[in-house]
Amino acid sequence: MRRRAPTLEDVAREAGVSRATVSRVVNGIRNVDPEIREVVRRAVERTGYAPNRAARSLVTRRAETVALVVSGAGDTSDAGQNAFAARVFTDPFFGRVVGGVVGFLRPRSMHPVLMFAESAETREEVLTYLRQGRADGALVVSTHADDPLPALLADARLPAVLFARPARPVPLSYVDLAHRDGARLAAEHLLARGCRRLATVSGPLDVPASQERLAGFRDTLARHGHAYVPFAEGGFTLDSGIAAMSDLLDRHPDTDGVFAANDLMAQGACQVLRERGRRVPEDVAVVGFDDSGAALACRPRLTTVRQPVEEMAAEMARLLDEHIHGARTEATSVVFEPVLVVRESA
Amino acid sequence: MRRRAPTLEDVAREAGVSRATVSRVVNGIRNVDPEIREVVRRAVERTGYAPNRAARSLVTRRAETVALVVSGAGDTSDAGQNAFAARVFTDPFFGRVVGGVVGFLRPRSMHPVLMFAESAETREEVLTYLRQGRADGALVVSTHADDPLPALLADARLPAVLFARPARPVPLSYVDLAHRDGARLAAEHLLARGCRRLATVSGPLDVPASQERLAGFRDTLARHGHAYVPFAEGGFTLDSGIAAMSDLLDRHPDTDGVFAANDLMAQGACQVLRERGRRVPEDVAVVGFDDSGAALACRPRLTTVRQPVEEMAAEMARLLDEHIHGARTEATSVVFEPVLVVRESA
DNA sequence: GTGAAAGCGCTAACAT
DNA sequence: ATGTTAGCGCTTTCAC
Repeated sequence: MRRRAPTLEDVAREAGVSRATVSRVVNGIRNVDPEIREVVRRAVERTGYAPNRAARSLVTRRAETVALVVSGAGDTSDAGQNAFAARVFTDPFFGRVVGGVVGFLRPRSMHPVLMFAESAETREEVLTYLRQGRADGALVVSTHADDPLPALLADARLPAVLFARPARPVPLSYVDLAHRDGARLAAEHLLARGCRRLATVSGPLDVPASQERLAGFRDTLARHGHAYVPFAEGGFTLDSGIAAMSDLLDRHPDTDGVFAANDLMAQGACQVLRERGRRVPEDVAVVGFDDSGAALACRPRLTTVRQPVEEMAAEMARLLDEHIHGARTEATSVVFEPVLVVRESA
Repeated sequence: MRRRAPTLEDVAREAGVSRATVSRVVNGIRNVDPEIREVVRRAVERTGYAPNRAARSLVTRRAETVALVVSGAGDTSDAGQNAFAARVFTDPFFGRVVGGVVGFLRPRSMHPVLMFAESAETREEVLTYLRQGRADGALVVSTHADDPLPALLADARLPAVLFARPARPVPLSYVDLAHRDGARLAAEHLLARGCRRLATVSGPLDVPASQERLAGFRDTLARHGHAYVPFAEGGFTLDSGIAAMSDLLDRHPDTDGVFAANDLMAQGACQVLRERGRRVPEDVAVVGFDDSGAALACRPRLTTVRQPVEEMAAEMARLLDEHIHGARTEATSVVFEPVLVVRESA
């Protein structure tokens, strides 16, 4: 059996001072005689003292924890929930989000609690979790446009920051990417390498990011005289990329350049093109979006629009931190600039 | 400004009963008059009461939270840490672990705290976190054989369960796979389809799982008269699979069947084979291991040894739960059986 | 600069 | 069956 963990009281006795003094030392508050501080330090060392967080949280009203919520729409069954979790974490995009968030949190010795919210029930769980004070705020990554969670969070006045602008306006801070600029980069690159019959595989069109990427691609081409740009809607998954590219190729067999709204779909597109006897990039050039792991796993390696996901995620965490500590009260947005990464596919 | 959250006291006043009674209702303890229970329920509803978890934890001495630790060896810099996090979450394997863990935890309204431990400092953080009672136990997934964390956890008598048997014996429970059986399945399948010049890309050989897979493959082939099996050591990454397969092909250009110790490396192997003019599976058959997302992303789709990672992860969580609640005191191990999934690559 | 003491909101033992 | 009460371990006035 593990014996009772040492408390402030124990350390105080050991050091021959009061609880209050030990507390001051532990929390690095000035007004403490350097000599006494040392004595206390040693006592802490000897006893192996670690402050009980529940007790501290009870008085400070702070958990020093944030929730990292991956949120969808709809009202999925439990089995669906597990599938959701698995699928989400299979997408290299989320790995980068986690990396960025952890990068910011760790130096502050905070750690994210992972939550999935795909049903009314699980959304309620997230709200309750925050209301119970188990986490001080939420970082939300939505996978669907009609995700109700952001609005719920805002209504409950719970601190939260979103990854990407929500489809419907909500008074919450968010970080985002200049998607139009990214799409423009892709278009210009394809034009510059001589492609003339361009097409695009878009993301789900109810998501603002997908709309922006599509609009940006079309606008740029329009400015170069391409009035009509064939496109097929995908769902940001490998399979949907395969389906969309097949469709596109059926309708426009002479396509010589493709812009896919993410790398996973670009990878799917490359597979279809090869199966249909096209060489990439010689016959058809392909540009992806994100610069995720898929861009490197793909053969040929993808030329893609890099989204600085880690930085964006870190910024999201920073904003939440400000909201939690009252350093920021108004909702704000931080928009990052994309960069074109040229590899072999275009 | 958000106003003070309602407390038990508030609900009690509202319902005209004592705090204790409200507490009983909230915690679903029997001895409560059904009538009163209803009154209290309504009061809870009206006030929007949510029990303060810090206060509860303080008295129950339980956080109802577990740490999900991804743990490596060595003593990496901060930058290295971030890269570590990103790489880990890019591996489809970990997505499945998270899915399985969350699947078990969620119905019990527990949520995992994500932690990375790749340096002495971060390992200490994990220990402190648990000692502070912020989490009741740890689920640890090691990426290296010489990971010191399991031993530290065991020494501190902190509840923990491992994914996979540790390289050096440690008195902690773990879940694992019958790796030898899996490798046997792969070998038999390759032999059955007529391959005669077999080779294998192993995982890092300091990891027990890699050793077992290699040994199982060799043993089975030996039993069929293949005294010598060329192999190259990989690191479970796509790149390492590419390097290993290139090496193998240089040394044994006539290879007609390959067993890779995970899907990512099998995917890399397929890429190399195609680039070197071999058709898969006609010229060279390839069998992977894991049945992760990579198996489906690969062209041709991989025939692979399925590891029931989600179930294993759920079992890991279940074991930890038992340890935490004292339902189990001795370390135990649960070993799962692999299954061959036949697709196009072999 | 240091200590005494009052809670933070909850559970659980005990009393009724 | 319900209420009273004593803490859980910590931070934080407020005296000294």
